[in-house]
Amino acid sequence: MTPLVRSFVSHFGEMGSRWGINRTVGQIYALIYVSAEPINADQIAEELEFSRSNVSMGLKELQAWRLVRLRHFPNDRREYFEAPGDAWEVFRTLAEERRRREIEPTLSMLRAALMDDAASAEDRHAQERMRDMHGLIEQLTNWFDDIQRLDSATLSKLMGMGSTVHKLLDFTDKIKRATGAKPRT
Amino acid sequence: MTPLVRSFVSHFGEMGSRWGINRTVGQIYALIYVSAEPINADQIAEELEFSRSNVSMGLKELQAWRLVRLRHFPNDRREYFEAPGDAWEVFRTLAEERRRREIEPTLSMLRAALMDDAASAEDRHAQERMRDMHGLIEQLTNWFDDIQRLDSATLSKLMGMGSTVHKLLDFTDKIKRATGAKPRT
DNA sequence: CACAAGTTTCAGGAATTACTGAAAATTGAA
DNA sequence: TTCAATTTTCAGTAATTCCTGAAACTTGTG
Repeated sequence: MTPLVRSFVSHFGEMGSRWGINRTVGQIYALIYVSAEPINADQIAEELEFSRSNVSMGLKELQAWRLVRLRHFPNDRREYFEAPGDAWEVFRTLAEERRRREIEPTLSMLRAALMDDAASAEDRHAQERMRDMHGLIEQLTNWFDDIQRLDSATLSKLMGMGSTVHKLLDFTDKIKRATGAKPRT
Repeated sequence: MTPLVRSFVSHFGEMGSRWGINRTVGQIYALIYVSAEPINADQIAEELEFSRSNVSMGLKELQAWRLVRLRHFPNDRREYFEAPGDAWEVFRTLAEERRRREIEPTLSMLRAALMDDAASAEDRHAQERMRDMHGLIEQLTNWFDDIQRLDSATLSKLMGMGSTVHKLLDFTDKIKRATGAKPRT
């Protein structure tokens, strides 16, 4: 491994814990990500000096995250791995998985808690707070869904507009008002 | 603690590890979040049956995350804690902190790696991949900055529009083309 | 200043999570 | 079906992270 690749790989190892994956998994992903060609588990184990079984587990986790893809070559039974190249696709995948793992369970819990009837004033206050939290999370995730449905090109445009988006909003308000349409609330 | 509050608190404990904080810290936050009044460290320790020192460490971490706020009452030397009530503010804070801790370090590493000159073809390919990653992260974080600068009301409108935002983009394109302005690329 | 209330630090033990090697399972080819 | 190549599982150990109690520190008050 060249020093350049080595530093990239070890950074992912160190950050892994902050990102909710472990050191090994982070390094494996980094190595696959920068490799020009798909690589197999033995190559990974050798490069990173991990046990073969550790690599196997790490790859399983990366597949569960849908961050790596399996490839086969003719006359070679070994499994090779590559990381999808489209950065947007990776981002989308990551966002979806994090949502599924980190947000949905909380939404369910909140929904259940809001169904209970609160006997005490304490409980009523707690439910009020939970309602706030639930509302925000739902608003955010719905928006995110909408955004995700946009194709990469549109998304790029939208992002390119940045904060000037509020000018656009004002503008459409004016048009609607001028044409007698019901204004946004 | 009522069953309602208990279930909320323990959910935050369980999710804590997925969110990059530990069980204790998650539970402490949850308890402060739903409390009608600010509470002090001893009350937290008693409710959650944690050692006083554990609570102290947890509170320190929550303060580092800017998720809790310190309050004092007259004739009482103890420190009381409350969680900001505006859900949007909480979201903003969380996003800023995560960015600082989880994204900025990676951006720095990538920038440094892209400055190195790549000797081998392998390194050149790796740099290409890193450039992709860097570009995406920067685009996302810049956009996020822009969005965060919007006030809550505008943000709400934007989110309310959801995916119809692309219609708006098409529409402005048409106007610009009709008026002879240079179209967006 | 002396003291008491309150908070933080920290070394060591407890609990959790990660990693390994050996053995089992799977897979494709003969 | 048998065999060899490859991958996965799993029990035990290593490493890390978490939590506690005791001691040290800080702060406001008489």
